[in-house]
Amino acid sequence: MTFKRTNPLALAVLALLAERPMHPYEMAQTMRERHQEEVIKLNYGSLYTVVESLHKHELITASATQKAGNRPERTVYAITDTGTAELHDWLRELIAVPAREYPRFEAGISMVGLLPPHDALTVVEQRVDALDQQLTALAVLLEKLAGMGLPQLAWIELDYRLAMLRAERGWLTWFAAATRDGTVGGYPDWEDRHR
Amino acid sequence: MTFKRTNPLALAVLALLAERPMHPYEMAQTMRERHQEEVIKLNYGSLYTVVESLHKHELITASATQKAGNRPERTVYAITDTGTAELHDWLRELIAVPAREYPRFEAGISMVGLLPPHDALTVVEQRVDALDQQLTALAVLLEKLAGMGLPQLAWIELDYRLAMLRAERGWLTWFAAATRDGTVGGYPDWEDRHR
DNA sequence: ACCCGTATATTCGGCGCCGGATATACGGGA
DNA sequence: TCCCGTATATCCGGCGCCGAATATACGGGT
Repeated sequence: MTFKRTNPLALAVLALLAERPMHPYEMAQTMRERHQEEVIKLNYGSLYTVVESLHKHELITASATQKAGNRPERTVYAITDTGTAELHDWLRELIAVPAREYPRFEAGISMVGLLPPHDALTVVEQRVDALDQQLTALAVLLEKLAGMGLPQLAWIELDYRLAMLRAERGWLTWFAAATRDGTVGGYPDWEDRHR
Repeated sequence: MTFKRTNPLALAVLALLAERPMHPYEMAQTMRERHQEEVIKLNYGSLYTVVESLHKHELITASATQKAGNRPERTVYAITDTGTAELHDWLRELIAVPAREYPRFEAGISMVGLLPPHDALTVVEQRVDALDQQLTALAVLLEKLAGMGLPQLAWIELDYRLAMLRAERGWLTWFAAATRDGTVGGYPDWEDRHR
């Protein structure tokens, strides 16, 4: 069986091992230090399964080094040539080809007609507030990173997220307004269904 | 154990059973007819496990009706009062509270520095092309739906997706331009690393 | 010297998800 | 009437993911 590009955590592992050999726990630490865990979901269980999978497909190699007992604790892994190739090819694909992601909010908003208009308005406004908090937090963080002299390329994904958050906020405020003054298409029916 | 709001497919099931009792296969058919499967990931395996989970938590009830053999094929389910409550509460939460989703593109773009600038530009432009296709397809669909006289509220999630696609396209063209003429922060280093 | 909370490093059991396999009914053509 | 492709309806085995459990080392306070 050929390696399946499911869990992006595997991509992070390949990227880390492209720098230098590491053991899984060290990978996790490094990801935390660099705030990568906010972009790629990380937990220990998945990390070890993903590493084992990469090893099975010979994208990485294991060199056991024991420390205190005689059992090999701290298994250190290194990337192989096919692993490097996989890293770059996967990365290209991830950027070039948009993937269907099924965002949960899309599912939610598609059923908003099930809520009474007044309740719908309330929850949409709550979401706007939450997004505003995220936006200010993100703006502060960007300010700080730029002040530290870090290049923009090092936090480019935050720049992207900022743009997307702003867009979502914009759409939400439009929808809230259209709900408030009943200009959203189908409003009369919507109100009638909830009396 | 209390019911866990993981798979949004369970929400779709509750919403369908809020209309009328159904058996799982019929739910799938209905979702397909209404193009709900483009918003909520649907496959038969998950559907039956999700239905069983809802049943176990008494959010829906089963009424077995046999057809030909003596085994109960076509098990018809109906929503309970707690099920209806769960539907509405879950829906509110889904809209009000933004959830961390870990979009794959964010992971990809965060590592774009691993690719040579020229290659990065290429794949970003490929993504723009792909998004353009999605955008025109979506515009055509919206035109058609509006022409059929369907209320906007019935396809509000497409309206949302349109806004988000446009925002992503905008950010990508900015990034492509900034890469092309080397104005993205950290470009000199980026180019140096790939000689 | 001893204790114990924290950091280090990995393992494990369970469970949800998925694609494919299974089984039966229906309907149109030779 | 018989055949077989399609539609109907569900089940099942495997696997990836996750959170909790496990085990050992380290270090500071008394």
